Amino acid sequence: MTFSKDSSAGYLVNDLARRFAAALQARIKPIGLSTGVFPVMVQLWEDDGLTQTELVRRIGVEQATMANTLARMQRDGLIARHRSKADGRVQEIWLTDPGKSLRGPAIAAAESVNAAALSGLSPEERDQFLHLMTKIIRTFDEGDVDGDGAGPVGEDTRQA
Amino acid sequence: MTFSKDSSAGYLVNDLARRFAAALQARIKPIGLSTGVFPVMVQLWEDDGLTQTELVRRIGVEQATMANTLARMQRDGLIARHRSKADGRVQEIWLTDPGKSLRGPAIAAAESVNAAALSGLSPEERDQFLHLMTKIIRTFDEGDVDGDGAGPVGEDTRQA
DNA sequence: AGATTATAAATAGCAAGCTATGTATTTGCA
DNA sequence: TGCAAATACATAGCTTGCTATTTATAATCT
Repeated sequence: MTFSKDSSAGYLVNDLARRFAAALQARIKPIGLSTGVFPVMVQLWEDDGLTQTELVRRIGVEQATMANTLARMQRDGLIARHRSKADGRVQEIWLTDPGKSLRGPAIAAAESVNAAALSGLSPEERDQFLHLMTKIIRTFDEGDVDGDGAGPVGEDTRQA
Repeated sequence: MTFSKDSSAGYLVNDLARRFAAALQARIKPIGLSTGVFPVMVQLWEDDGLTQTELVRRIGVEQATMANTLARMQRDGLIARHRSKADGRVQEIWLTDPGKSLRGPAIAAAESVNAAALSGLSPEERDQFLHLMTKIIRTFDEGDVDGDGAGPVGEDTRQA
């Protein structure tokens, strides 16, 4: 019985993720960004002034991870945080001018990584690849993968 | 110009990797393993007594990462390290008896994660998915992705 | 043989993910 | 109205990855 890493989906996905991250890092580090920060910037370029909770919801990372990432972003002058007047618990996240200015080159960097990584595939294969990943993510979302064997049968761990 | 995360290969791969890791972690944590340790154990179950350098080569992680992972594994009683008689710089890594005993359940856990994650795909789609990932990894290995634009000479960094 | 170079591993320090817990503020209900 | 529950965020502490540097041992080259 041999567990071959080369035919294990989890192994390959992890390997690929590290490679994508390294390639992106190499291209955005020179402009002052990093992989953890990147998806947050993408959301803020789209909708500036979001709250931490909304960023967590959109990006799918844990709240504590987001809090730490935002702290580094503030330290590095990418964002400013302001308490909401309406709700004293809420922090509104606003891009600084330097943060705003990185949009063009950063997105170009990400697109060039994607293009280079998929350059060995035909257009049909690229579509397939994206489609298959989306499908697998949907399987995870249905809750059939997590836990140690017990699916969400009697228990619905979702919230309204 | 909108950078959509749902059609970015890098974004999806990263998302998937975190989901696979979480699912595996949930299943192997009860038996005392973790995601970083898992690939090292797989290699040692295959060939006990490997050196750190050889583990680094096989797993593709940085030497410093491996050194730290091995330190935790030793702390947790999974392995023992012995200086090589032949070469005083070398550490041989040997599984402890408890480490050896985890092979069956650990591999079963990993296979069950893979099966569950891919359960929404047809057998053909599963093959395609593995095949496409392997192909993309090969592209990375050819060096056309890394760096910040400078590929191996005759590069073609055009984007989609 | 002795100095230089190469190699194996360890250490320091950071990023980015996680769980668990703490703190402040707001909501909701008795 | 006032207190309990819920919510938003921060903090502590861990793993797993990275780069850069240090330490110890071997190998090589005059």
